[in-house]
Amino acid sequence: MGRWEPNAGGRLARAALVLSAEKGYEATTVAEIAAAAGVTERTFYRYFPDKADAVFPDNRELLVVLAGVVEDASRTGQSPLDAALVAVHRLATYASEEPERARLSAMVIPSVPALAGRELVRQRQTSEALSGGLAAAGVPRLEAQLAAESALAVWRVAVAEWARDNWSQPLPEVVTATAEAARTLNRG
Amino acid sequence: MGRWEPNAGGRLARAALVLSAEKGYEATTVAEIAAAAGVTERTFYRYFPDKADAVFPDNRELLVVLAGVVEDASRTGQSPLDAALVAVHRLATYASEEPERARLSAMVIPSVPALAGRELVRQRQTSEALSGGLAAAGVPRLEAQLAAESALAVWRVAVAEWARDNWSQPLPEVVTATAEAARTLNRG
DNA sequence: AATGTGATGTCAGAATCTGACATCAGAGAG
DNA sequence: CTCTCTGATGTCAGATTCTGACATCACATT
Repeated sequence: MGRWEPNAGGRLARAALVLSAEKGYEATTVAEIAAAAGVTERTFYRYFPDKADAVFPDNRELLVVLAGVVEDASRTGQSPLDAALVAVHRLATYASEEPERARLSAMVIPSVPALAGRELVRQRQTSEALSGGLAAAGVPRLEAQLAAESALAVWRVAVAEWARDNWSQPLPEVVTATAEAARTLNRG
Repeated sequence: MGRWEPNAGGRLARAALVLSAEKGYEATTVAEIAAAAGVTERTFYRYFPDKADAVFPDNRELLVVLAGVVEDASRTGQSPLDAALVAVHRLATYASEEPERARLSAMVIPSVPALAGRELVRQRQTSEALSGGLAAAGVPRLEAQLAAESALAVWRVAVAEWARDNWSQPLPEVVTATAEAARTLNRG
């Protein structure tokens, strides 16, 4: 055993999300989060570059996975847009694996501008991962970017629909339905 | 004449952008911006809720205009997506009216996470304005949201292309070309 | 047993942002 | 013309975020 309780980063992330849900993100200070996790404020900043990052799970691995998914889908002959939508569906499945966390995040993030901005930056990284995967499968750059952005557009609308429904339906199903609606829109 | 130079807000906004372009946004302190504008730091915060807002022009009026544009376009019988693209083209025209400011913003914003987040929040507001305009013209909500998000996807890709080209071509033309590419993508 | 390493603590400080109160030129009331 | 009020700005204090520099000490290595 170490000199301190292990998994300080995990305790900090959990404390950040729980406290933010309880009393609001902005009303929660880093000092409180650190105290709840049993460390000092300085240690918090050794695990997270800033306060917002504590409520966002690190998803760099996920981006790599998604890039691979979209690349494979594209190689099987699906259109760039369909391939990107496969990856978005995978993203929904991933989010569904921790439904409680997803729901908490969905409730906390939109009401806080700083977090909303961070979330959108993350979406942009996702977009880049998707277009990168398509490009790796040989799709021309412009086409790849458009497909990725269009798929993310479906994602945003789907998440909004999901919230409108008080998060009652499974997110992957909402994504599938929204993607179908988008297809109809583009054909009509 | 008042007791102080008039247009303190304008001087602050200009100073914020110029200083950020010169030495970087994060390296520019609010105290410096205020000093350059000839006011105190406290006065800065009377004009802008935070530092990031000083480099973003207030565009609430523009959003209203765009909603009107898309509503009119929709009423003339254009498809929701085409109507939304008309509004995006208008947005490009608007940005072109102050090309130097647009270029400065394009150079400063993407490299600063805090500003990038703010920019994306603004895009979401634009998306809501567009889908609102479509809804006002009788387009069903889901369809309106998808059209708005798809049009904004075109906008994002177009701005990226514009930057890739070192901002040499007029933005409205880049938007038109990108929209055409998107149409081809959806048909193919 | 000596030494090194790494996670954490401690301390100081810059920068952002907010609340409370003071100041004073000019506008309007009388 | 004088009085008063208003509104923009200044002044001051303080909470909070975030960073750099150095100290500590259980555990691992040798």
